[in-house]
Amino acid sequence: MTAKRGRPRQAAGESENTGERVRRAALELFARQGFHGTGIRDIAEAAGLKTATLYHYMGNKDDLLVEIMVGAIAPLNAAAERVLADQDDPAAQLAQIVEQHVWAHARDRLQTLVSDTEVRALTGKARTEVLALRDAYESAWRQAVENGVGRGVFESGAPALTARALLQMATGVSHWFSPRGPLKLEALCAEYADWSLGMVRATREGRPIRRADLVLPRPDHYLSVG
Amino acid sequence: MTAKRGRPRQAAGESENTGERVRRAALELFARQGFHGTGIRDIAEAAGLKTATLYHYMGNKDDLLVEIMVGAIAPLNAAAERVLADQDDPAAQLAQIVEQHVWAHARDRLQTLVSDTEVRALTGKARTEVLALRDAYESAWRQAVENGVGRGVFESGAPALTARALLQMATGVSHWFSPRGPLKLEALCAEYADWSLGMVRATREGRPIRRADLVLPRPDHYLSVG
DNA sequence: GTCTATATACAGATAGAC
DNA sequence: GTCTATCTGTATATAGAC
Repeated sequence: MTAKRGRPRQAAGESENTGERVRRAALELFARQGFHGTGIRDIAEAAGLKTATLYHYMGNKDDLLVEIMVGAIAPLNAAAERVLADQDDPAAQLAQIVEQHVWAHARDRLQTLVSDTEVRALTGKARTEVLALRDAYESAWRQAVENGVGRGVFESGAPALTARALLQMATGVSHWFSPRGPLKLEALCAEYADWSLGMVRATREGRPIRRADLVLPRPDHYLSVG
Repeated sequence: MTAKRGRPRQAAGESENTGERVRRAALELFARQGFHGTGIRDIAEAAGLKTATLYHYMGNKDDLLVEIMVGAIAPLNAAAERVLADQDDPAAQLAQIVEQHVWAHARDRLQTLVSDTEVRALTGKARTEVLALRDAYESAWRQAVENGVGRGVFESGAPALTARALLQMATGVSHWFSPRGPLKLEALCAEYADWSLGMVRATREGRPIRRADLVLPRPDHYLSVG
């Protein structure tokens, strides 16, 4: 009963949401071949339509890309802000931010992959906006690292660099993740969190802080609020 | 006296290596706009030639890309193999492999960036070969991690994943490095090595192994052999 | 070695019938 | 809402003069 849009449907047999099919086709092709490597003819064919019909469901090719990117980054950014506001312990902040990032990059693998890969294809205002979003997101990571350094639980001579390195490590997940891999997703998230704590030499009372020492909400907790 | 190619030059005043200029132009454009986002007209213009003249200096557009990629990965792969053969301590192995990777990704930033970014644009035999090279290189990283785990100095439940995460972290350098940054390149390499040792929880006699504890050749030592 | 001119295919996008 | 047909520009690549 998730009736969101009031637009009436024709009947029970209606083929379901063509717009979604277009977006899905574009996403898969952008992920596999890149934005510039994908033609609108490819998208049309994959969606089972003619190119002219495509334009009934989208503005233009660029719009598709912007939608994908903002849809990938904005929720992650919002969730990171929530973690910083809600969690106090820097180790918990960093671990949770890492885990939800890995979670999202596994669950929405193609979307995050395109988002992390095709910034070059953007121009003008869209590019500026997406870059601003990315910067804001990176700032949240840096904030978590700086909090830890400030409280003396992390060690980092250059929190901005450390944060970027952590981010790029965790982002890599979208390049290879498969649900059929050996590791359960929650376990994978925890691995990345533990690696991150190791990287920043997280220590309390002279002992390394391990992921297993922390009690955290589920990886998607702060993602599923908005 | 590095007289490699016997091809005689016309005179002292000869305008220097047009082929190099073509490759350089292609590299910069591929890095900025992506392979499919770059036309041969762009390359020709950047090299100060007409498109027809380009084909005097290259096979086709694809060849340019393959050259860039193999030229980026092959030396790194060779250098990693040398480290594994030459260094005994797993901590030294891992640190050195990380440092030379970071070194190369900073020094040859555009080439490694394109190489890490445009595999999607390859097809057929070229793709197969480049992927094989990449796999071999990743294997060297995994080998270093496994050596450490085997000797009880590293901790990793999934060396293949750990190695990949380390690799992706260090690869990120090519996305942002600038020689005008605050950190000297050697220091940056050392940072990444130290982070890596932290990630794998490198420990000897109950104490964490730090980069500063290791005595290593310069980052480019094993790169400059071949 | 460099050019002009061009072949041939394909790009993104739209007009307008149904 | 979907189509056929097509506009217009650009893509990679080559032929052949100089």
